[in-house]
Amino acid sequence: MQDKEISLAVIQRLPRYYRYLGELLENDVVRISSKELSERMKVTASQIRQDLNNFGGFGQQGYGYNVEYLYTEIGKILGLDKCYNVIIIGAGNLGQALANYTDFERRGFIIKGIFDVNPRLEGISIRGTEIHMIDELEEFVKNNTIHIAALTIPKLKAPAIAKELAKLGIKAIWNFAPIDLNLPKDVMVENVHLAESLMRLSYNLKALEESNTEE
Amino acid sequence: MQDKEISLAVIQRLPRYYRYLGELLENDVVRISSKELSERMKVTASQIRQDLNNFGGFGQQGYGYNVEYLYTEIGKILGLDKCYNVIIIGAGNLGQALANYTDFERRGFIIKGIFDVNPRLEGISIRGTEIHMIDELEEFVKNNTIHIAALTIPKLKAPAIAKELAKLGIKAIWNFAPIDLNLPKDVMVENVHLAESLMRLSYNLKALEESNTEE
DNA sequence: TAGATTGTTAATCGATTAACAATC
DNA sequence: TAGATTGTTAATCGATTAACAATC
Repeated sequence: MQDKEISLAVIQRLPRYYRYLGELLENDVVRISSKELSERMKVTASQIRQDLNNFGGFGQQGYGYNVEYLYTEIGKILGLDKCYNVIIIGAGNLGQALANYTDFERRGFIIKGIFDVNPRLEGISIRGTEIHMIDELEEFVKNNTIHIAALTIPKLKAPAIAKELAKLGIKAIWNFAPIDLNLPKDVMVENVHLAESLMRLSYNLKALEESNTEE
Repeated sequence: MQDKEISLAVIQRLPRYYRYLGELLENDVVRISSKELSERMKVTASQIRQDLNNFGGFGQQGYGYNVEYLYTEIGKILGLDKCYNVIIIGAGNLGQALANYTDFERRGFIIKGIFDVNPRLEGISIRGTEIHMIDELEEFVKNNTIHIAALTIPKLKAPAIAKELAKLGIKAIWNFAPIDLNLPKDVMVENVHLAESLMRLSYNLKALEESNTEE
């Protein structure tokens, strides 16, 4: 679709635009200018226009952007016009939390199966999705079209499972294990490192406290 | 401690350094050069040295860095040498998952209370931490020193609760609700937007598929 | 037409990388 | 001492912001 490589920074911001446009849409806002959106989002209007123009001209001079149209277009850019089949590896608390999160389904991410090593969980269903034993993983993936695997397993198990998933042809891994997965570069990995996020918060809290005592 | 403002990009990377150093420490590696660490982490050695030198000279020419020392120092920078008391607002799946995650405790984040609106959950304990009703929040925070509040509640409820927490003097919010909290700038907010993370993954997956069909 | 606001080019700013003198 | 590797300065690169002509 677009020519030049889109920078990581732009891609990082796209879902946030999508979220704001979704909220505007909910509030029946029909049009919005980059200036007004920039004020709401606390970014510059320039950045919004630059970002969007990576993908095409979605606005109109003198008018701004049609909220619904822009929302739909960004949705397409993010691939949200398609459905993706998801499996969750690891039916611990986090895996179950993901399985219970109905919002993902609304956006087209369909949970097809949940896998764990714990025999106690075998056969239990979460919102209609069955928990399978991990040794059924290979057959399951071969018999179903799976686009995305969410990894909510201990860090020591994650690299081996990820490697197996890659071998089975899964091209997208949503990794919650606190480790970097080294996979072929045609396998996309999106990390959610909660511990690192919490550390950033504690860094900022500490920096705040120090700046208070200094003055 | 340090003079000039540390850039956001550096702070983002610090926990990852900490994680790698922790792993090296577990593997009894005593010293490491920026070059070797850069190869493991897939960043440039220059960046590692620049990043670290924001906080001080932790290395030694001709030798490199002492792993244990550097690990400890980065821990201090991140505020991990102190303990923080945490409350979790929202005892849904995600809140319970956080409450069950023992790793946070190990790093000094102590969960002191969990709050919810659901009367069915009243009095139930998760790993020894009691679930309270949300109307007890104010008194609880006044009677306990709470440093961090994790918000795992629906997006519509998040802004009001966050505002209340700020008013009660809590200076750090770990926000899992898919909304931006507008709080006084002396309140630190760290967002974990899972839906946005998943969208980035689907963007990358889509981009990958398109690049495959093009060639 | 006049006003508004985009799309886009140019200028600025900041972050990353390269280079190397200092020094262990 | 010679070799290695840091800490730090300088060069490069990329991302952000500003400006404005195009145009609705």
